Amino acid sequence: MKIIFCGSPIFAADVLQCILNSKHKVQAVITQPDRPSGRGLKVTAPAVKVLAEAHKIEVYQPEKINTEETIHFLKKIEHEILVVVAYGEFLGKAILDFHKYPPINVHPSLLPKYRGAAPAQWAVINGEIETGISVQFMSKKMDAGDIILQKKFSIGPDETAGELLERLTPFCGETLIEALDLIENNTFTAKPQNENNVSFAPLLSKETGQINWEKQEAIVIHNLVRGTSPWPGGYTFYKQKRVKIIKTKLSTIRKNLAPGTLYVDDGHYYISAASETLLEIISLQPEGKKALLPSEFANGIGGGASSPIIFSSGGQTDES
RNA sequence: CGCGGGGUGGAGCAGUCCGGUAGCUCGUUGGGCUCAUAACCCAAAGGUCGUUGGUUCAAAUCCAGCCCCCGCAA
Repeated sequence: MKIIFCGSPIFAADVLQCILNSKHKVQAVITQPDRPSGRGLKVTAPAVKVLAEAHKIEVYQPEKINTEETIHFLKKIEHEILVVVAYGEFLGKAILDFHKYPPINVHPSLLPKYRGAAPAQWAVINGEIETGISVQFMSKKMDAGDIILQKKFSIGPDETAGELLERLTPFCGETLIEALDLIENNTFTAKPQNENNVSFAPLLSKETGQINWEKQEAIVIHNLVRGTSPWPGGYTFYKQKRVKIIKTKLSTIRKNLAPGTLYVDDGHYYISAASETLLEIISLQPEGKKALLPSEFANGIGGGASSPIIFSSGGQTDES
């Protein structure tokens, strides 16, 4: 089929790559404008743009997508279907309506669960043990379209959101292509979503990763840390400095310590959380530093033998 | 010119403000102690202080340029 592809980040680019490897033809790509990002705020092109240009595919980057101009562009390009993957903006009815087939979208969750921008992340944060991939027709409501295909995947107990998404990506591409084949052959069925089971996965903000040692038990923090990895990442504070908690491990040990206290036992490092639970720390990263092993972190603090190392949840940062 | 932290034996850091002996915790190696140990004691090895130039009798430290790493922000 002749496709126009909408998407922006790496995830979308990887899916696009799968389509490029298939028999379907990508006629054009719509992606976000180049934006200043990264250290130094250099203007950077979205991953999808880079890939499309490498394949000499026409790229369109509207500042806002829901405009007459976009519709103009779409009508100008010969195509049968619009494929949308992590574009980064809501597509209005006007954009969705006039194609030969209704636009489709691949979403890394078991819809109707985890509708929205960060499904993999929230599935992990909530400690789900399984998630999935859904290919849906797009409707005017976000991620509420009829489902063409759906596949289930388990989530590992220590898997991070980043790892999960990376693992799912090739299957997203594969499933999407299956759906395209079905549509092309007119052999698809589209099942409406059960509106009673709807849940949402809103975009993460940096505050999502803030750890509260007093209120959250070790398992909650463990899920938070891996669910927010690699971005925004779980974080806490030590002496007013932000410290990212990169990797953790669940522990069955319990110990009555002030929340946030670093505790060493048999070469393993733990931080005490709510309800006397302990969270094993595998890797952490102080502001401005590289990721460290907890032993290295403790080393630099100053021998540490005397006073306990305590992380604080609050970190009232009133600078400037 | 978005804001900021950093580069010092293998690891993590102090020392830099106020120039003058290379320091701490850990690791490594050897030895000791012990029934034994990742514990303890003793000893040793290991450093062009990111790099180039400048100031100086003297630079890890002051000045200027460059390279590299990272946090925030998006």
